[in-house]
Amino acid sequence: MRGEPSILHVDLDAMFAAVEQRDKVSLRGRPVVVGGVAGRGVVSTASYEARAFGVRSAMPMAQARRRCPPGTAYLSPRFAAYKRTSQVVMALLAEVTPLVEQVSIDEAYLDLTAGDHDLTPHGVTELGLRLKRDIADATGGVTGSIGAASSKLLAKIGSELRKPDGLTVVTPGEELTVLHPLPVGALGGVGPATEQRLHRAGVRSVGDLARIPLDDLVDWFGVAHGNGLFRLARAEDNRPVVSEREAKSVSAEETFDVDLADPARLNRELDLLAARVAGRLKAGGLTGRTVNIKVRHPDFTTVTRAVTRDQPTDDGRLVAQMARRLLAEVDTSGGVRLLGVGVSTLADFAQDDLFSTGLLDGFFTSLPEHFAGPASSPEHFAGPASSPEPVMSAAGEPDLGAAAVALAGGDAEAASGDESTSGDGSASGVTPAVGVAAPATGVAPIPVWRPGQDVLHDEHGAGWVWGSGLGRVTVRFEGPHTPPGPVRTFAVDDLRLHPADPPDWRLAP
DNA sequence: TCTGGGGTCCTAGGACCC
DNA sequence: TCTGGGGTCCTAGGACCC
Repeated sequence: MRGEPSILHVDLDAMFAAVEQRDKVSLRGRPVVVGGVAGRGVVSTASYEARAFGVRSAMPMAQARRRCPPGTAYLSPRFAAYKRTSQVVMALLAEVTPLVEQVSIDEAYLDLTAGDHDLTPHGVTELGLRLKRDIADATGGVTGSIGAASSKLLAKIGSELRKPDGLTVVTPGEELTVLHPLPVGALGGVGPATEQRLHRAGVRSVGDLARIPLDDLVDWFGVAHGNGLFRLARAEDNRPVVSEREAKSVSAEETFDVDLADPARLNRELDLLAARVAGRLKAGGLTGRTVNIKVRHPDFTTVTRAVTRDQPTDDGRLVAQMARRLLAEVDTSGGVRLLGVGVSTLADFAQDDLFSTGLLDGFFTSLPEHFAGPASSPEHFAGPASSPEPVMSAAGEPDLGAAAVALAGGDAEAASGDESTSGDGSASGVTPAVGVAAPATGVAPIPVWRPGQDVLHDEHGAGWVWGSGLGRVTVRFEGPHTPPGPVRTFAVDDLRLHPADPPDWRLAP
């Protein structure tokens, strides 16, 4: 274990709800519940005002509605907006240290030993306070809570202790004092099932857990989990902060508003799910050998089926065909509540092929971040879906243009499940989505324009970003509701932040 | 109007191989 | 006839996380 509190855990407070309250003044101070607002939806995030009424993440939305008073706002998620805010924050974190592990859209670990910092408790406290200020400034008021400690375990617990907008530095030597009074459920990896089992054994606090012999824990929970609990209860945690992780699977699933039993309809749904999965595989330059399906019955029992092929694929039709065969093995006569399709045992052959062709030489090196847009040769990129521009493709090779656009964020909305918002009639298609490459020191972040996804506004309407290069961005004035217009080029200097909405970019008049 | 969607990791049993 | 044993791959299910 480290001798300094050199691991930070940064957690944005009720992020989805906070972004909504930031973007809409009338929501501030009111209970806001973000999640699936219709049918079988659940709560993604509740604002602190809504939490006062007992609303929690993963609670059925119907239950949240029963708990909250009139005047509560129930909102579908706007993933593009959350992602923008997330990118602003992650860019800030990358300035602190190169070793950042993004855990989710609103959470990350930082290893401060990879940067040049004063690692005394005082120094880390100063850094945490500064970082909190920077986050709130850069996001237009979304706050984060920070924990600093000698391990991931304690850093995460630290960030929870004083939420929202809190900072806790656990000084080395103090770990067990902080840890042992907490309920066992506060440990990462202790969910409802583990907690129940521990309660039955009379274990309620982490301190109680620390008195249970290793053999008992292994008996109850298996080797891996038992050993894990034994160590965590003693604050023994040397998990490193890891910045890049390879994806292990890609999947898509859907819970239907009403249970489906018609086999033809189920097969069609399977095809759509397979196409979504394949699209995201292609976007990530991935292929996989195993196709999985998931079927949830009306009584919530869930079965999975899988087949593994010799050769990996990213072909949606092939995935669909395999999925249909698997579905035929499952009894669906009683109706289906949820259907899912996944691909695992991934290989990155497609990506390897792209690299080995040399076609991408110089492309990635020009990207400041893994999710940034193109920084050169905009003419090589396909524009919006309606683009007439052919994309280059070596014979028989994966489609570079498609991959490049996807890497530039073209599939970001599908990847984050944004389709769930498409039904609410909001103009999600014209929501600007700005990728952040690297923040200018101390001031507004520099946007990276993503062709086919980002939208710029001027007084006449919205236009898709067509391409971008150093110091300029081209915009085609063609939105989902407007006919194709001219492509115009603007200097980046002519773009400015719209005062009403920090991440929203406008063309200067 | 009970229970989303995208993931990760672990376990256990069977097949198969040496 | 009284049947080893380790390693790896595959499938199904479950717990957990955000």
